[in-house]
Amino acid sequence: MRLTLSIFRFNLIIVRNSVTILQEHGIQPSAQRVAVADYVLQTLEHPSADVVWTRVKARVPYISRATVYNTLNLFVEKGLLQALALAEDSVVFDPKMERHHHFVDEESGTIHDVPWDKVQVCNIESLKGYEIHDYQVVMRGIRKGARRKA
Amino acid sequence: MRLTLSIFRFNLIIVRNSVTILQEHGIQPSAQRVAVADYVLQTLEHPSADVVWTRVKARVPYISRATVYNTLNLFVEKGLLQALALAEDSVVFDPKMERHHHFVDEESGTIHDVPWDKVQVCNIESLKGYEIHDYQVVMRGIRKGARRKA
DNA sequence: CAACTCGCTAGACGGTGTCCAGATCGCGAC
DNA sequence: GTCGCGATCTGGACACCGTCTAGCGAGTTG
Repeated sequence: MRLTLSIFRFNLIIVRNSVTILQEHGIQPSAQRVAVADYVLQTLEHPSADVVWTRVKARVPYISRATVYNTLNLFVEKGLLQALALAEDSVVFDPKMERHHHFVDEESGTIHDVPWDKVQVCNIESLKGYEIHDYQVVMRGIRKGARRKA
Repeated sequence: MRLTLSIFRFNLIIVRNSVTILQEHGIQPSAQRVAVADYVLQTLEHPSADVVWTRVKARVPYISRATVYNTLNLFVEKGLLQALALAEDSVVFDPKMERHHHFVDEESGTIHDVPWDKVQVCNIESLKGYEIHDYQVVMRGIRKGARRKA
């Protein structure tokens, strides 16, 4: 009973946060958009659009694929997500909006965030002929050790 | 006459170079592979596979799409090309095999090579938990000035 | 010549992402 | 309540990218 109540309140809090975030970014918080936001704004797994669809459908079975794609594009446009084209097969989404770098595990294809201050890029401002809006270091290799980040 | 001869010899030289390069990398220099190599090993435009197909077809109309895809993958496997997944829409190929960085023009989508020593990445060797095989800086922005590189 | 290998071709196929017409929802006006 | 309207959602069609496969032909070996 208490557990149920606790879970119920937990869910409520999550929903309220997503609704608030959407509203703060000028997005109408429809049920489908909130469901997508609940998952994609919390995740660390750098999902592709179809993975998002699968995950969200598990909780809201009646959501359509086109809605998920539209919603993700809307979130990117409104600054809630980054779209990353790092792997060869598809675009993935990352809710971490602070500047950071990426490490691609060549064995599993998984992507890991690398904090901005762990690696420095020097002399980039001295490049002539380019107006650089954004940059990051993309690393490829294999992850050592068995510890999982999330 | 002399011009024709000159052009003819120029073509001969190109062909011989591609043939030699293929052989040096253990690739049978078939007519189709040489045609692909003639274009893709010289270009600076970072073409997608279908662009390669279009370009090569202009000179060798009977080449098939599957052959171009197979040939490009073979070249990547044999170390003649890099495959880059930078843009959102498709993989592009780069014959420049030395380490270098990339700049993506957000207006045109074109990709420019940035020499390795123009930008330095520091502290990357101190990253724990990763065995890094390769890395590069990916920059996005717009190209200033009207001068074209190629 | 037969058997084999290799490369090429054309088309089929599966996955990704977009587009569209119609249905549905939310909400204010009456 | 209900009418109307704009925003949103839906399911399917569509286009594109990359891979796969069956069959063909050329060259090679026995």
